[in-house]
Amino acid sequence: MDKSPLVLLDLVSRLGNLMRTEGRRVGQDEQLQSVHVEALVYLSKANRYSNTPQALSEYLGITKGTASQSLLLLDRRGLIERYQDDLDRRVVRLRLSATGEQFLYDAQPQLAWQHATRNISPNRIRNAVSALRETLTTFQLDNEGTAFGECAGCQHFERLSARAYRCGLMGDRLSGPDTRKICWLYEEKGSGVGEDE
Amino acid sequence: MDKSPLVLLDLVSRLGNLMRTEGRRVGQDEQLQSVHVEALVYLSKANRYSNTPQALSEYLGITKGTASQSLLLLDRRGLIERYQDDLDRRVVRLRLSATGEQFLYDAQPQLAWQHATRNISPNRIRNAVSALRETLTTFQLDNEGTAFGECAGCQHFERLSARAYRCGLMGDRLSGPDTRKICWLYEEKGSGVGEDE
DNA sequence: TTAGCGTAGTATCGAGTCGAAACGAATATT
DNA sequence: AATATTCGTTTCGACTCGATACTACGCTAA
Repeated sequence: MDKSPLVLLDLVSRLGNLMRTEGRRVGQDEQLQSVHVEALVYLSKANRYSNTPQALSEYLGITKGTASQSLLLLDRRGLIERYQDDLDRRVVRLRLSATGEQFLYDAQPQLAWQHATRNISPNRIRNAVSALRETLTTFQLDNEGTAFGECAGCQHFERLSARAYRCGLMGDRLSGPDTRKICWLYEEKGSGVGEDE
Repeated sequence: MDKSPLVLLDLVSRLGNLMRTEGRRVGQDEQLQSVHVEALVYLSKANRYSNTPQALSEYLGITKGTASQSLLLLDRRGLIERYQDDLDRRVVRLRLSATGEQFLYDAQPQLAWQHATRNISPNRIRNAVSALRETLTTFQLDNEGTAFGECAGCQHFERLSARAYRCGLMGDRLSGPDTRKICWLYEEKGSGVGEDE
């Protein structure tokens, strides 16, 4: 009976709470709540398939109704823009506005965290990342949650040539930067878990 | 420029959100929100110096006003008991009621997490714990937050004999189990960071 | 074509969170 | 004794959140 997993849970939970507090602090100039800041951060990292209310709500673990409310607020404040999808007119697409980009640039929501990890060697961080990533994947498999991930580990990812990529699921070409964004169609390659270089 | 710290942030943040969602799920039979569940878990682990609204609010990263509200609700539901401190009559002490204990026993808020970590070797978990603990400590030092910890690493901790312990700050004797609870008077031994046995 | 079903997003409701600020009571400090 | 500080509560308004109902669109198949 090893208690370490519970200690890890406690740490993740506490750090999560602190990050949320930090998010509140960061957003208070603009009268934003932490969820709003998290939403903006997500949108800054989501690829073209994943910039929808649906994907956002699954990423943040809130219901689509709540997500809709938050997006309404962010729209009113001019931090995001909403536009309809051409192919499926039910789908709403989201993007950061210039103001939204500027906000993230000024507020630097991740600064405090980067500071807090300054004394930890890159190697230890990579190990922790690997363990937590595996935990996340397992948790999501257990709960039928959406996976989210970058092209690098995705089974739909195809390399056409040195600099040309393609998503086998959607059939689109992808640029280099595209492949490093977050995608909610992500599916882990093979069934093995957590190989980090 | 290593991006690992940001990836780690993202993982912690997502896992934190998932744990909050899990907390909501666990509490919905009793009509509890995730914060309430977290509060109960905290109280089940807090030592005699740390079972106050103040300590709870700092632990959860919420204001004392909010904590007061949540505690009111938990009291109404009969999950906790509140009583006055003998020495300082401003201080309110908190304890789980029998119902509260039973709730935690039945609901097992940590079960999903334990499941999610089942494939990760104890060693990798301990490494992750060590890295995250250090991050937490640094973060708290940066933000003048309260540290929280167990006697084992605390500079006030004194061992009187094989089985008798003492808190040098408060001057009290401590039982064995006492020394393994969470204390908000915790102060890291020395100034070095993150020695894990 | 039309009917039926599923999906994306929105609207509304009520309970509750959350920070901010004001407040009261007990304790510390001077 | 007067003043300051600390612990906790109360109140306020904006917002979250899940649940539910609803609209609009797309898919499928008779």
